[in-house]
Amino acid sequence: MTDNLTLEDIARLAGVSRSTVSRVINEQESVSDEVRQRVRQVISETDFRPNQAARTLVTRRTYVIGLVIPRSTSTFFADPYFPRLTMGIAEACNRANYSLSLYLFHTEEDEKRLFPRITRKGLVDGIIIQATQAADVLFTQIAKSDVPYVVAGRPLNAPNVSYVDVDNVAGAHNAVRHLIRLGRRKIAHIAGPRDTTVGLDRIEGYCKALSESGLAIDENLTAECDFTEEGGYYSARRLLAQKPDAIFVGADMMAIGAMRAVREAGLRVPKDIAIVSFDDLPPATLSNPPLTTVRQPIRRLGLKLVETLLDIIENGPTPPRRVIFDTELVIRESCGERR
Amino acid sequence: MTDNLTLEDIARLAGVSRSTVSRVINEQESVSDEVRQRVRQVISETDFRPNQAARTLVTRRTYVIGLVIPRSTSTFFADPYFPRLTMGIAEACNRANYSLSLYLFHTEEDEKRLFPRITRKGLVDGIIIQATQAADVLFTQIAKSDVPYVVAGRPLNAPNVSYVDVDNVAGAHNAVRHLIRLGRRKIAHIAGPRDTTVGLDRIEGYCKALSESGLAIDENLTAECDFTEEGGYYSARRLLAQKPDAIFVGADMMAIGAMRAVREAGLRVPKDIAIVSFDDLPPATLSNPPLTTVRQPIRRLGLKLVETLLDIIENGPTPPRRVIFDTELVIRESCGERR
DNA sequence: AATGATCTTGGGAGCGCTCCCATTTCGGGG
DNA sequence: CCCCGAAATGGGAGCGCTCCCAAGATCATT
Repeated sequence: MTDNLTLEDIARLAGVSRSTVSRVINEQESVSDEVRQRVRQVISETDFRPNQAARTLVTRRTYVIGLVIPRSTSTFFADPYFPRLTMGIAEACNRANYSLSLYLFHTEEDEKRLFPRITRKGLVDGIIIQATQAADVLFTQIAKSDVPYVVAGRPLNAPNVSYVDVDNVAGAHNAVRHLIRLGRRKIAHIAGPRDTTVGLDRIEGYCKALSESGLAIDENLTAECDFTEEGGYYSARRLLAQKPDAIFVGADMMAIGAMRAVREAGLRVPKDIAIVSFDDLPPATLSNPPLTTVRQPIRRLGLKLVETLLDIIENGPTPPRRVIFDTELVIRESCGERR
Repeated sequence: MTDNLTLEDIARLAGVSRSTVSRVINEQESVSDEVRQRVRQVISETDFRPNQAARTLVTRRTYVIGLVIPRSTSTFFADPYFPRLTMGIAEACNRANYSLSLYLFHTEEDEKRLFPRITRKGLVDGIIIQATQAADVLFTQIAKSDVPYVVAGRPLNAPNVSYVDVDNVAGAHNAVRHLIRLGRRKIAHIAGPRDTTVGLDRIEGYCKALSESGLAIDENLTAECDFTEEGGYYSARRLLAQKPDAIFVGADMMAIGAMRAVREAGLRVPKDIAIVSFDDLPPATLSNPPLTTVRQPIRRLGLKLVETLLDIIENGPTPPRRVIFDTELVIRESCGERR
């Protein structure tokens, strides 16, 4: 068990040549049944495992894909979004017999030091990279290293790039329209950072719904913050001064924070203030009241990212692939009834 | 940029030999400053990256460690525990210049098919594996493949194995003692599965605290379930029939569920029923009321796991390393005041 | 000026695999 | 019974690197 067997050893034991053993392992046709069986026997008896590095050296394939999560990780993993996405990606990798390497960057220094390692040949066959403002620097590096890659979420300043995203504009639009339909007229928005497309797109959907219904867009009704519970809390406190009758919040975690602020102000959800948010992660069901929220198909996002990346690995990066998933408004209690 | 440079190419461009370039890259001493600089220049001009597979083939080191999360992943990533642990592990990997490969198994079939791949030579230098009942089968496999490994959490039936865990017995003991100190006398327990050491150890701590204080141990006051919010909810509903005045819950997520059940029964936390739980994950702060809970040093757990694994890789698996971290009771509102 | 000792450099060998081409084996038709 | 094409098998070359040993350069010492 502690030995270091090679193809040659197996060949000797089975009384055949190295090439034949290789053929058996790689399930190629032209091997007689009798020989194939004998070799298989020896392989299982010796518990032989071919050396992956040697294979990679000649085939130029590692069967590993990298998942890169740029800086601001701290925010990331506090949010259940990323674990979910990771699960979807891992599931697809398992299915395709790929390994998944996780690169969580904590600091800019991490990125500077580690990123070149990733794009080194022989480490990964391709990369899935999360779109963030911090990622923008990495895009140029990654592009020039010609490692195949695909972006999770729409990148901000990167044309000709393949990505998989959800339709944030339509999702937000739909959510706000729902609030309007229910009779709310002074709808505030707690937005994600404006230097992310997620933040921008949801603002766009929000504005679109307002103007379609002839409602004024008031700059003071939009607050911008990061995707944390804390951020939502403080943003809501600020917005409450404007006396809105509803808030469209750009993420579930922020909505949890916002509801805390509303409660502390002595107001009630949904009676005084209706709330609709985005994501539909577990906290949305558990909160009190449960959140009406725009569901993202996170698992499918993960699966599609892997599928797209493998396609790019196989067939090259042109033309850029773009996949946009639809969202679905899940109605619970935080938005209230029609007035 | 699209070329496939080798050491030999760099050597030619710099007017030196392959060996010298190798020395420069591996930061070995005996290279004159002038030559070193010239080679570095060429490397950065050409953006050369050495081929990792070729290196691995000769050095027998991949600089990759694998994180294996056995089946029941679905539970895992719904719980913020694993993302946190993963972050700690990733941080330590970054620091040590290792890559982290994530193996999330969803089904038993995954394990059967994928696990042999992982223990294949040339894929990882070592493995961190989460202790679960499902992991037990894997231990034997992993052990006989002689890939270095370390277990996260105390494994159930595995002597001579290295692991890193927190002191679950002491943590639970301390939590329950706190409830007793506050004047509670009929303390129920919602336990994790009895086929995990986490479940068992916390039960042990619970019983220990009761008997120390001369309180009877009533089987009907302990409910067992998985680590989910739902599980906590239904367990609490069952336990409420016994009219306890406190519940020690084996995990924050279950405590959230338990509080929901208590609320629905028209009782109040902590007035009617005091609650103390285990983990101190973000939901513990966000819940209403905030949870008194036993804090686990999850990040440190992750760092130590990597440190231990690297030690084993370097110096061999004997003697087995065992690290047990202390926990800390974080007092918030769910346990109430002294009666 | 010659001699070691030390520092620097070059090239061969080999890691374990896949791929290609050459060779052997086999079976059926003339 | 021989010949030829197809199927099965073997072995060389080479992937890009590290490691080792030998050779060349450099310098102080006698």
